[in-house]
Amino acid sequence: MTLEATARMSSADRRESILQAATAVFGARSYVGATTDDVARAAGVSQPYVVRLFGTKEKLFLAVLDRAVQLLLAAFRSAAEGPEEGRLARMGGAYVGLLSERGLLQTLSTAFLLGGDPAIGPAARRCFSEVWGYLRDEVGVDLAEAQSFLANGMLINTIVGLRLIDDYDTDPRVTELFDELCMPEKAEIIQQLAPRGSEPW
Amino acid sequence: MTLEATARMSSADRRESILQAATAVFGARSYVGATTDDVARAAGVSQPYVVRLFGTKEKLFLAVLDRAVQLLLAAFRSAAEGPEEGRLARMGGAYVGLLSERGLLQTLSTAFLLGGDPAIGPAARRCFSEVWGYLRDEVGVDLAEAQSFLANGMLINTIVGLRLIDDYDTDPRVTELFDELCMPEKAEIIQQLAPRGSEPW
DNA sequence: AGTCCGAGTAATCATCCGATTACAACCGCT
DNA sequence: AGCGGTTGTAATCGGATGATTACTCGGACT
Repeated sequence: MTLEATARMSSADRRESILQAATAVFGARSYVGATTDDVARAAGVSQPYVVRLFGTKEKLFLAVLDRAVQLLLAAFRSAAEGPEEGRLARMGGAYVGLLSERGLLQTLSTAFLLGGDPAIGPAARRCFSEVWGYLRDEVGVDLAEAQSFLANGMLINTIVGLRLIDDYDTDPRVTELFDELCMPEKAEIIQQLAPRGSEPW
Repeated sequence: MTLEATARMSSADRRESILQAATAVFGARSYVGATTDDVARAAGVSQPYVVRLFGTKEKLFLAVLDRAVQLLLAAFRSAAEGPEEGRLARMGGAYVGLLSERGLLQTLSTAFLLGGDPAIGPAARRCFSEVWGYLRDEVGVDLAEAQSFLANGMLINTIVGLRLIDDYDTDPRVTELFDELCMPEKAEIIQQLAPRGSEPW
């Protein structure tokens, strides 16, 4: 359910509403590029309120990052249920399905570039390690499969972050990349869900 | 050769010197996070001079991006020479070797997240398409191989951007990821060349 | 009815940053 | 020596941005 942005709201609901908006904004503008005012307007509240609810922009980003990984792992866990047959493929589909949560994958990508940041770097490494550990220990994927799975995820992040679909009609190489991609069902979801055009998200 | 930063210099040499410094800074702090003053101090010149030589910060970044792709393609071309046997593996090694050019891979990753930017987005897509076209048309790699090659490149970018080596000794999952990685020779180069610790680069 | 507490904002501040301007130092040339 | 073009800087400006302060509004409960 999408939370209403206009009416008065409990503090907890407002937090979640702002986290959603912030995910979209951080995903579209990266960490430093996104302003707390962007987030506030996207969430339909005033800028000081965003700061007061989360303390600092940095803490807001850490909260967004944590929520993103929880959503990612939840999607993986749900897709991993059932027969072992085609489990990794279902998980891959679930990953691409996260595109419906605007900015989530791009926010993760953004965090993965901030390894040098004293506060965000360690948190981002923890997130990555948690996903890797989930694949290896909980699902039991072997090394080569886990690497290939993650690598393809990073490629998808790149395709989405680049907004490569914008060139789908004009660049034959991009058309090829999408049409004959080894994961055609994913390509279709990307086409439906990925952000495109000049709007920020 | 590394260019001297103190003495008076021809405009062309100074440009190259600043491009090198800017690559490191953009790679460490991302596009919005890096300031023209950071670049200037890294290059040993004053901030206004950086702006004057390149016009705007945006144009500077576009120049850095262009240089990065040229260096990348040059490394690929050089590695692709010789026997077809193990060509992709040599190119993968050349990719990781680019870590010696501080910030280059991270700058590419940064650009790949800026698809929504009206000026940088199209340029970044052009870069990606150029590399894809090189692999497919010039080298003649088939679709599945090209996808897997790029995907692993993006995974390497993530590992580097995260500074995952910082956790090599403390996180057994990270140790595993590096030690038993399917590309052990690359892992070794990463260990030698990747930025680590709390210093910006 | 009145009061109290949590939700929410308007106004403002200090800082940072990209850009501009005006000026200085150096070198090649006649 | 003196002139001119090129390299380079100090000083500064204006806008943006994260954060703080002081305030208002609305409803729940006596």
